[in-house]
This record gives sequence, structure tokens and C-alpha cells, in this order.
Amino acid sequence: MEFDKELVKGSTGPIVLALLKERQMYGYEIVKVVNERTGGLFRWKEGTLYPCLHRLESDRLVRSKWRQGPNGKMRKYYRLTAKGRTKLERSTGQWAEFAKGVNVLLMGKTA
Amino acid sequence: MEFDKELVKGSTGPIVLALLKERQMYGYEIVKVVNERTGGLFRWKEGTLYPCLHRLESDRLVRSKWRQGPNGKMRKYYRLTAKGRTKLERSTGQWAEFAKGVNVLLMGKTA
DNA sequence: TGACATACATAGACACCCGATGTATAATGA
DNA sequence: TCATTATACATCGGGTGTCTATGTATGTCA
Repeated sequence: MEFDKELVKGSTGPIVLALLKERQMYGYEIVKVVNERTGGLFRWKEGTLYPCLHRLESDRLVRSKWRQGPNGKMRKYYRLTAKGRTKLERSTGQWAEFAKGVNVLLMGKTA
Repeated sequence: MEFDKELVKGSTGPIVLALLKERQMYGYEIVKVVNERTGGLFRWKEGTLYPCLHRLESDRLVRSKWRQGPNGKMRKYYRLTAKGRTKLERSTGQWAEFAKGVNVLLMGKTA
């Protein structure tokens, strides 16, 4: 499904943080996981992820380390920092609240 | 609650359409309704709504008519067009899918 | 008369995502 | 051997939407 592009904004960062909480991952892997785990609902491209990853890193929410993968290729593994964990909790809460609000207005569901 | 601004993008249009499906409303009223119905969770300003309203109108999703309100003030009443109703259905579906995807990734909820 | 709520509107700043494009290597298979 | 594909990184420009701030004007009420 194609979403209005604007709908997507702001969700990328939190999603990346959530995935990195599970385990450290490298960029290319994150794209695959997102697309697979949503059953193709989301179709992230590298152009979506990498700028986001760099932003998260410069905000010290994640840290990266180059390491060779089992396939011989160099990979940049990212993992969550303490600051990132805190941020993730806030973001998750925000998302829940936001979704609640939209549901009330859009679907008429009572909060 | 303050949301990451980016999270909000793309939700404004669909919400306005949903409200106008119930009944015709004027801009200032929409702001109030949104803020009240979410219990202050959303805090729309006029600067959020009017550009959106104009966009919707130029896309022929809503139509407006000036009319005098019971308080003597001139109000611009908006109502949904047929095209707007169609769009609203699509948007509602999109939102549901999008929310599902984010929930899977962020909360680990299974779709 | 002054303060306030109502009611419209716009402009500039800011942030983000996407498509396109690019580089390079390992694995695969013809 | 050579071409293709998958892996894996990265950036840039364009488009777009929201926010803050600001502006105008009117009716109501004290």
C-alpha cells in the first residue's frame, strides 16, 4: 500500500530505535526487517533510512561500529545508547497518544 | 502532550475530512472541536488548519460558503464533496494500515 | 472604552521523506 | 571467464506540510 508520504514522517526514527532495542543491526538489515515484518506494507528504501540513521547518531541516540559480516562484507552495526533508550520510551508513549487521538477523530472511537 | 511535529504531518487533512463528514463546520469551529474531542491532546492552531483547508478546497475535496453565524459574525462554512467522501474512505483505510504497521514495529504487536 | 473571544488569513522557517543516483564488493551462474 | 544480482554503504535536490508569528476585523461585555 502506498501511504500519503506525509503520514510517514516522524515515524521512522522511533521505529529504528525500537528495532535496535532488540539487537544491534546494520542499515541494510534494518530496511529488510522493516519491509518484511510489515509484510510489505512498508517499503523503506535506503534513501529513507541512512539519513535517519545519521541523524540519530549525531543526536547520540545510537552508536555505530564497523565490523566485518559473515559474508565478508563490511557492515556498520548500530546499537542503542542509554539516551536512545530513554528517547524510545518517550516516542513510544507519544505514538500511543497520537494514535489514540487520530482514532477518536478519524474513526469516532472513544478514547 | 507535545508530539514530534513530523508525526502530525499528513494526519491533518484526513481528520478535517472526517469531521466535515459529520456536518458542515467553519474553520475556527474545527480547531475547537479537534482540541476538545481529544481532551487537549491535540492543540491545533489556526495556522495549522487554514492552509490545510485551502489545500483541500483547491483539491475539490471540500467546498465553502460564506454565511452569517448566529453571533452576527461572518463564517466560512465547509462541507465535504463527493470526491472528498471517496478520499476520506481511502485515507481512513490508509491510516488503519499505517497504524498497524507502526504498532508491529514499535510495540512488537503482531499484525 | 478597553479587553476579550471570535474568525479569517498569510509568510517564513524548519524538518523530513523520497527518488535518483553513485560506489564497491561478494556470490552466483552461464 | 564474464555478467548479473544481492549486498551495503552514501548523498543530493525537490517537494511538501506544519508551526510560530503576525495581521486584520468584528461583536460582546464590563
